[in-house]
Amino acid sequence: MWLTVTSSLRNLAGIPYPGPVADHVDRVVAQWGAERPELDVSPMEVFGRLKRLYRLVDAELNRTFGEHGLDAASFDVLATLRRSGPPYRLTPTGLMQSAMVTSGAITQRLDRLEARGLVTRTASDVDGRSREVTLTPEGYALIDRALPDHLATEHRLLAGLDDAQTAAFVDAMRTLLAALGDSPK
Amino acid sequence: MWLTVTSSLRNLAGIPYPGPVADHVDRVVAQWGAERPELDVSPMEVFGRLKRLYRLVDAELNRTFGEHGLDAASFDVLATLRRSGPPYRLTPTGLMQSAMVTSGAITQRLDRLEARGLVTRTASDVDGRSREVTLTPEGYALIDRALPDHLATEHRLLAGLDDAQTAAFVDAMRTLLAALGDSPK
DNA sequence: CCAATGTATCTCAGCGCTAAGGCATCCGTG
DNA sequence: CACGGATGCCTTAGCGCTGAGATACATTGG
Repeated sequence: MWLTVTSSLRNLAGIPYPGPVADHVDRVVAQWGAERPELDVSPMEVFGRLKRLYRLVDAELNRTFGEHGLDAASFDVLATLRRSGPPYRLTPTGLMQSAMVTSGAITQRLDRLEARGLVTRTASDVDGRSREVTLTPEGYALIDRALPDHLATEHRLLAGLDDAQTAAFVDAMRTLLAALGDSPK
Repeated sequence: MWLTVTSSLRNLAGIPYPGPVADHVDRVVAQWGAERPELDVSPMEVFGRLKRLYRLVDAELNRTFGEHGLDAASFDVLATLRRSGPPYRLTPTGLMQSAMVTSGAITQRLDRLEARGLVTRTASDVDGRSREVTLTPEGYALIDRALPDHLATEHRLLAGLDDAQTAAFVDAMRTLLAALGDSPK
């Protein structure tokens, strides 16, 4: 691990990555070094890879979702309801906060899931403005079937990282999320 | 650093994160632990945070782009042309590969940029199918103005990470990108 | 109790992207 | 050289999301 860390540190200091694998971001950073040598573009090492990694992972995860007739948005709603525990019921606002999308997006996601019979929407007893979104038995069965496959895909994607790398990865993201104000609830 | 790594390792082993800051993903993992205790949901520690971090960072970066009348898609095209060096000219296919979007998306991005006078599209001399997309002086001036602000935003976002954390973060992403087949060109 | 403000959800126009396909051009092979 | 497949770019329908706003209901303070 120390060898790897040392390599990346050299890279951050502006010394080209010496490893056998130069990736897209290495190329981008090298180009900027030639064109705007006075600028410190080292943050691109992080954010360039974050973007590419997110997009590639997203495509890969959607492949698994597709095998169950779902996409990431639908899976997200069903999984959020499922993991909330009995009675597998949340409000649109709760789903909105968890998914980090607008209320309009949740309305449309629920329209689609309701049309497929995977969730129901009922009026709230205690708040006339609010609705209760409940997982149907069909929705429950579907998410419980899809989840193990999804986890298998995630495990497979992480196979190339050892425990220390994974832990350091999580640690860095946890720190950045805290700085960006991400918090539970 | 070792303390932090140790904490995350304990977390990966299924022991709740003991730190003072529990984030959204900690909560998700705890819920799954209660509902599906037989499943190893530890990869969610990585991919849940990757998604949330990407979305928050993307929103933050777009704020800076917006100050220059741009969004991430437009900035990406202009920056790709700018860092390619004189004569700041690439084909739509080159831009497509760099941006990881479809050809239709590039066509539309170029329509918008061309309408604003930030790039030009001309026929290729050597290949009748191909086009040459060139940065105009206005496009050049705009990206050179926006880039320092963009880098300042990225530096600010990384302020909470020390060098070792940053290097480990980059190392993990580089490994995963290689496993996913991301390569230059 | 009322008025003012806040909250929960839905509506809808507009945006950028994808997927599929069209067209022109290039290139390798027989 | 002719032909068939590959390539480069564009077109278009459709999709999911955002942002702005509408509606209905809840809460707060006087």
